[in-house]
Amino acid sequence: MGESDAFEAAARPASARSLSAQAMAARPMPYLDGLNPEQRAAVEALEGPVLMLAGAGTGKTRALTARIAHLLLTGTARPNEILAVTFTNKAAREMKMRVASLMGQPVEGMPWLGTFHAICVKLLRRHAELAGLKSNFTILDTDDQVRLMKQLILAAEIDEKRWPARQLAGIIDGWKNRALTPDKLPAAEAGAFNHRGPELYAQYQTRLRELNAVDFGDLLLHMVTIFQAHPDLLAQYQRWFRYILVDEYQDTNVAQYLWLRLLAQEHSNICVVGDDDQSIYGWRGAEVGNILRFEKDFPGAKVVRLEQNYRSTVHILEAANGVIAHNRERLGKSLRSVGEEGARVRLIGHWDGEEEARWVGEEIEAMGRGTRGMDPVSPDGIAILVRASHQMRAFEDRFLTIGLPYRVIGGPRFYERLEIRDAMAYFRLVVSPDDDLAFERVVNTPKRGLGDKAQQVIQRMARSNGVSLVEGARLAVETGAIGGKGARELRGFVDGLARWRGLMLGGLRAVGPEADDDLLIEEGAVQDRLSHIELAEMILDESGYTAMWQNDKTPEAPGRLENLKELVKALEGFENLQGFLEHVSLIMDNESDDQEEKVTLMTLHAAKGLEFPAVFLPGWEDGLFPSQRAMDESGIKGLEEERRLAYVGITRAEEVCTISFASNRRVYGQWQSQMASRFVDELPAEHVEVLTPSGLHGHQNMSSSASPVAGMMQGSALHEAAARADVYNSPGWRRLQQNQARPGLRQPSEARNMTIDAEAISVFALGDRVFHQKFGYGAVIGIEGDKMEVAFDKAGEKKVVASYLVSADAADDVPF
DNA sequence: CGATCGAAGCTTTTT
DNA sequence: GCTTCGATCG
Repeated sequence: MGESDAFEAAARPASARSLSAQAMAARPMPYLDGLNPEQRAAVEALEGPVLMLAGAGTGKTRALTARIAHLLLTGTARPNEILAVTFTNKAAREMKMRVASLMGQPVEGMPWLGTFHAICVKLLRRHAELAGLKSNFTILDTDDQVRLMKQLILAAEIDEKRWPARQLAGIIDGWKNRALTPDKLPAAEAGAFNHRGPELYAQYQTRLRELNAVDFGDLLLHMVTIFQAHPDLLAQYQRWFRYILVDEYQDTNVAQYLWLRLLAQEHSNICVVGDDDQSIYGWRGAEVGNILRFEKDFPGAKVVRLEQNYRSTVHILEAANGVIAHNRERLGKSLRSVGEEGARVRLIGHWDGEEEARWVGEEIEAMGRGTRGMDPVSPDGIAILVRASHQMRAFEDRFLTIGLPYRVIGGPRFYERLEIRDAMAYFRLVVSPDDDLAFERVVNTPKRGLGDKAQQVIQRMARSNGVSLVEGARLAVETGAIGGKGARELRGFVDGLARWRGLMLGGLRAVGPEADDDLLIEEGAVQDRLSHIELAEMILDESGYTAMWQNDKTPEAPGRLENLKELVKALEGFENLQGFLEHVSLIMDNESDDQEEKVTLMTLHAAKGLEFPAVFLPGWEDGLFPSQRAMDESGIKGLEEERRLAYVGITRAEEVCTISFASNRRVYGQWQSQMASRFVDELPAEHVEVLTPSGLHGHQNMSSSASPVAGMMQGSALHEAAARADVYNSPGWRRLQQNQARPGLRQPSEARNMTIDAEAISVFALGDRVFHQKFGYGAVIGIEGDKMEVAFDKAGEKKVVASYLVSADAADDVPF
């Protein structure tokens, strides 16, 4: 729709446009008001390549949207001549809204403002045949992908145990991110997946084509391949997309980069916005190099740096600057605050993860009341940002017990849930009966007595006749290849599909006079054009799917039924099932629209682009954050990405930023003692306030401060440091230092060890009887640096840090 | 074919 | 520790 207009627009002589541009220039441009000089420069440099380096909170969305408004209002471009790409639907939506509000009118058109994927789907549907597909191809999600690969691995007689499909999926995804088609794989990749990777990749692509399906990576990859193979077509789009804007450029992968470069290379009217310091998606193929290289790719690029931060106070910003300064690979930029000095970043250590959660809960309640002369902060303005989602659990548990309302962002998405995917598979089968993957998914869900054997029969039947699985199933029943109970059930299933499809087609058909005497159509007519919502309900009921969950007495069954209801409700926004399926394959967000004021719990990744008056950053412990795995797998690069994550976390905070760590944490069920994160040491001391933990530790220093709040008011970092100075001179401390003087371990800083009880420090030998606050009495059975393996009498074998142990006979002296 | 038991695994996540 | 997957048994 509107696409032919776009072609006409592109064909119009340029002079007409520049004329109107001059005419418009005289008009007031309110969207420019209040922009700082840098932002303004980025907005007004319409021609040629522009690189906008926009730090956190520097108003880049504002600049980007103003630029679009400027393009439109000066008449430089029409809405359909602008290609504006984002990564998430949310960002796309926001951009659309903000452009509209800047222009003071709804933006009609802007058909090419969207995510990379949404735009590529649109393009690929028009040119599907150039990729060997039909334009109604289905888009597989990760689950389908893996199942498909599992089949291929099985067929290739590879031990799926040693070479799991997930891993292959990861490898192939990586290749697609780098725009490597099977025929372009470099020799270096030959060894992947036990030397079978390349061959399986080729098979996988063939299979996808047979299924008339693509995965997410294909959307970009196919378009790049098509553009490369068809210069004429590319040229058409180059003329069409006269102005290109890209958000979050630091997150682009090679395929996206190539796609953009192909489209932009003729006119070079490309404006990219990004922040190399916020590149946190390297693990899924993002290439920071793209942004670092932009000036080389597009010679003469105008580089604009947005460094004026409007979000955070001085202390918060300086803390973030201090941490990120430890990264080597940077374009270099540092944020200036225009705000107040504000409060320092608060740092606190805790005994364990539960105590950390408890403390955060109390702090949030205190903030709600308003402490330290600060205005009360509503739960809505508070976020807890964790490195990994499993960390959320401790907080959820705690918030549940104290009745603090919270919302979790991220986690399993609505459309990724089992029951939703099953239901969708039914819909898919009705809409496109040759969707074999959907068939496989639900043929025996609910149980129809169709096990492996029956399914193999269907597969064989379908393959030997060159038909879809649905058709194969029908044949299998008719020829008696499947008999007994299974056959009856299968017939019911296949007939059901046909009937629903008939109803769908009948329901869509206008009430024609010549409604033929086909029974199915007539049924539809009796119902007077069954709505797609009723149809969906009917499918779920008659297939027995709803009943399956109703009869399920596991605790999650009611929730699943609830979700199914929600799914049906979501259909209301669409004309028909097809439209819905198309939408869902790309839009996977799960915005809950509840109004209640809640604390937000989410991962650091999910927090990018957001801001909150108060932010808690728990779990700053080496191994957790920075994540051990990131460092093991990607070394220094991984570490730097983790550090950027820290930077993203700190810069989410507007007024209060609280970082915390715990000395003990359960990791995969095992208690582990933790070291404070190295990022803690990188925080510039002058912008940090060290809080006294509320628990059992450090009590000898805080006899005067019974509550954590009182403690934080009195205890400046300096004060604490002074109070602790003696600790580091004790013989026990020195011996501890020697024990842990392994390469790679840095000197612990004051903050890292603030929970250490001076009196308790001592060094033990194998077999010593010891006492631990949490686990009680036990015997030392292993020593690993500063970590002791102890067989506790009651709690079993644990690894703990030596400083939390006291000799068993001294235990009575330690006041707990 | 379905239920039950044991082993292995286990970031981050959008589309 | 908890979940998920596969193998094995009835």
